[in-house]
Amino acid sequence: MQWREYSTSNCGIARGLDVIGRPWALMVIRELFLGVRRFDDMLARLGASRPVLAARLRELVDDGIVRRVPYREPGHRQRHEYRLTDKGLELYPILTALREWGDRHAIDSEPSVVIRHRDCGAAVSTVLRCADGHGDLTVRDVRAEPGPGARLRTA
Amino acid sequence: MQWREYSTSNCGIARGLDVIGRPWALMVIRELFLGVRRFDDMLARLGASRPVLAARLRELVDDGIVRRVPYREPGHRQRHEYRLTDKGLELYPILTALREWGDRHAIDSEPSVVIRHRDCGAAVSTVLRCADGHGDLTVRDVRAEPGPGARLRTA
DNA sequence: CAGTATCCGGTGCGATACTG
DNA sequence: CAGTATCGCACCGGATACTG
Repeated sequence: MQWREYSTSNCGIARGLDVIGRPWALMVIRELFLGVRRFDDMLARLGASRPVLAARLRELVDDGIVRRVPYREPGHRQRHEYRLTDKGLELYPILTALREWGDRHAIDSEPSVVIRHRDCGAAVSTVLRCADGHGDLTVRDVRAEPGPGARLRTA
Repeated sequence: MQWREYSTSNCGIARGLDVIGRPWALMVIRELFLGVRRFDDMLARLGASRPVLAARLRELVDDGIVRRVPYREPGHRQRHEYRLTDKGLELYPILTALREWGDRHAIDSEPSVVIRHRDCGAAVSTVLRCADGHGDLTVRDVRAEPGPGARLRTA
């Protein structure tokens, strides 16, 4: 397959990175998956600056990844916490695959977080599977081809 | 689970992003997975500037994701092409999960690339699976807990 | 506690030109 | 074809201070 004359403009990877590829974005999303929902809690764990965290959260809300949810603790005035939308929850495989790779190749010690099946406690991982159920695939078992939305390069 | 007092320094996601989180890095890796291996071919498809592409490739080589492979075409002098190392090939689930999400949520048209099982031609996707084989899981079926390398926050 | 406003410094990036 | 060298700008991000 030669890709030279195909456009890369409507690539899901590129467009996905427009949304979650900014600095701190995936870190914020990781926090939300871990259940950290308050601004100052994220701030302390992330180490990002206030304006940057605020900007990322606002962008993620604009992109439909995160929603602001009002809440009120007794004796305090109303505040907001942040939660993932369904669209945001679907980012989980990306996070998991990235964590898996990073734990294996990019950290020196043991993993700091493990993901387990809620029911049985066994470790959870991401696998490649074909729609016909042919077990676990590796990159060598697959091929890429132009999809229905493929466009030719104009320039 | 409360994560407030746990450190985020040895997180696989954070450390993984140190390597593949830079602008253009995943785009370069996408090209390599598609089989685009020559500098100027990537340059034309990516739209990045020469210095940036050169810098990313050098960093990816330094990080063990990419290797430079010498080749010679008849009548030309020796040149180099770029290929993924095994460590780089293991990034495939991340790319696939990101493509899946981006194709579903971040592009307007149909997907520009589809991934198929080489043997049967069926579509390939990433799924979450527990080590005990309990089928496909969603984020609601899993829980995160501190791993063996978890550290308490010092500050 | 949860942000916003402002300023300022570094640097990453593209444009361009040059070299093997 | 495959880079490297140089330059200048834009922008991003941290620090700080202020507000609801």
